[in-house]
Amino acid sequence: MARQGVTPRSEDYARWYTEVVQMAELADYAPVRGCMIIRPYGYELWEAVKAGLDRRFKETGHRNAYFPLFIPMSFIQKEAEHVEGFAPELAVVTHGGGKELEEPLVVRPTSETIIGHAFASWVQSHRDLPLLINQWANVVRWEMRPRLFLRTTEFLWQEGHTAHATAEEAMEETLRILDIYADFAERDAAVPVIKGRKSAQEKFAGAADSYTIEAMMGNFWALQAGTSHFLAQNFARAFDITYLDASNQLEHCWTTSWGVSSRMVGGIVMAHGDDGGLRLPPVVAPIQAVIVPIWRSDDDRGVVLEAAHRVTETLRADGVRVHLDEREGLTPGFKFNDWEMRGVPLRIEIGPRDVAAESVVLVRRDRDGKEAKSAASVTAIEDRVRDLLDAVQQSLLQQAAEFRDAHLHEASSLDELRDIVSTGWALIPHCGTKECELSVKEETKATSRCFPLDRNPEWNPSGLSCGVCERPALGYAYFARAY
RNA sequence: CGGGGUGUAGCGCAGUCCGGUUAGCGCGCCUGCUUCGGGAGCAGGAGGUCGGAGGUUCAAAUCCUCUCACCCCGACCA
Repeated sequence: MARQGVTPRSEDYARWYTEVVQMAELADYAPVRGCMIIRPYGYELWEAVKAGLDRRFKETGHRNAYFPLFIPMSFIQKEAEHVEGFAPELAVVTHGGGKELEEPLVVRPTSETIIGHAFASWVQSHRDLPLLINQWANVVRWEMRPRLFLRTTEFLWQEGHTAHATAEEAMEETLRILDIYADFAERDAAVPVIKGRKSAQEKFAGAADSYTIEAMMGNFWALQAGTSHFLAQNFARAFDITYLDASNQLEHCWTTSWGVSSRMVGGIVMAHGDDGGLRLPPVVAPIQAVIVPIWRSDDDRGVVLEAAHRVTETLRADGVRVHLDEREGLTPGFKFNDWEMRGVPLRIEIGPRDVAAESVVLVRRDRDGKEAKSAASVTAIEDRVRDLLDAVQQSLLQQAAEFRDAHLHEASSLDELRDIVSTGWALIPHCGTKECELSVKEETKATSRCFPLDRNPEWNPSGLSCGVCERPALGYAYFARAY
């Protein structure tokens, strides 16, 4: 028999990823290179990411707004480092309404510039600060090597943009958002992350400092899952975002920007998936529990379906995202495999024996074999399901954290680093210079992911030198292969 | 943009070297019957401008030229 299902993850990780994304109906390739069609199941996963983040933003005083897709070319050029960083990946509109435009329009790669322009007119007084804005939008960055969700030419994201009176407040905001990202990743997506500061080489074009949450994927590669930037006064100067302080002095604002993209969906897939396909954390899973009815005879069929509908309604009323698989002509075995491939956290089997016993069989996706199965009475089924969903959520986080921790190692030389990054991340004292980092990449394919905050209580500690080039170290940095 | 590869039914492929009936196979799809607690069986059926354009030839999926798209590996990035 021909192999069914996806290529096992252990056999070919890259192939497994593209197959599982398509077979689980998260996304399809689009007719335009680098672009993707996000299908309902994938979009529902993105909507869960959105909901988790949006709630947290609003709880901390941010408000949503929407800024234009098109940005005047001259705006992009106002901040020197920004334009240098983004120029190679801009999509530019030169014609509109059948005529060549006076000034080309850039399809936004990010919105610091156009939002800076708006902020300049909105902020006059220290009483207007802080200004806390977020937008949910699509952006375009011309990509040479796309991968579904992880790197596409057009992608979905949120971008927060804030303006503050002082550097201290802006830095607090930058780190507050980093905490929000980490909290979302761990509690909702069950993806453990390392919070850290980006090197000069890896930071956002135009930022004074960039911070990141880095997650480990199943092939040990790192995924930058969210970034928060301290922009200092770089964009405030470029766009004249100024305010009068309490002593009537005209000052430039201090701004921040921060984003999480649809890449997070790819991160969830890669952090949790196994040989059989997806494994989704219940908090973000579009379908938390699927009910598979089983029958032999037509008599059984009616009775079983009736019971299945009752359980469906009970769970739905309790707020569980439950789906009853009533498809005809497919065996239960096929359905089991199908829903496992799609990552549904909990399966509920209901057959004639269960109906007779007023019970159901519950199977959790995060375990294998007999360990995964349990029986439960239909009375108070909702409590049992809730408990199990909580357990799966915790277990996926724990499995991911244990996997990651087992693959973090310390290095003190380039040779050790090279050895480690084939199966993990290497923590090494690092000078943080572009020159040194590029040489590491040249020799090992690994890049600096971040200077983890919890391993660097102080910067430029005395007596610590770079493990690669011997220059004074900025601190300890993780190096890894990265998406 | 450099290197490698692939375009034949919804998906996966054979056929291409060496041109020759009506272009096959598996899965999926449709209909019917039997099935159903871990990827069902039998029977019947639908579905193709062989990526596109030129050319060679009595004859092209097959040979030649050009072109387009996608995938994998490298240099940039959420």
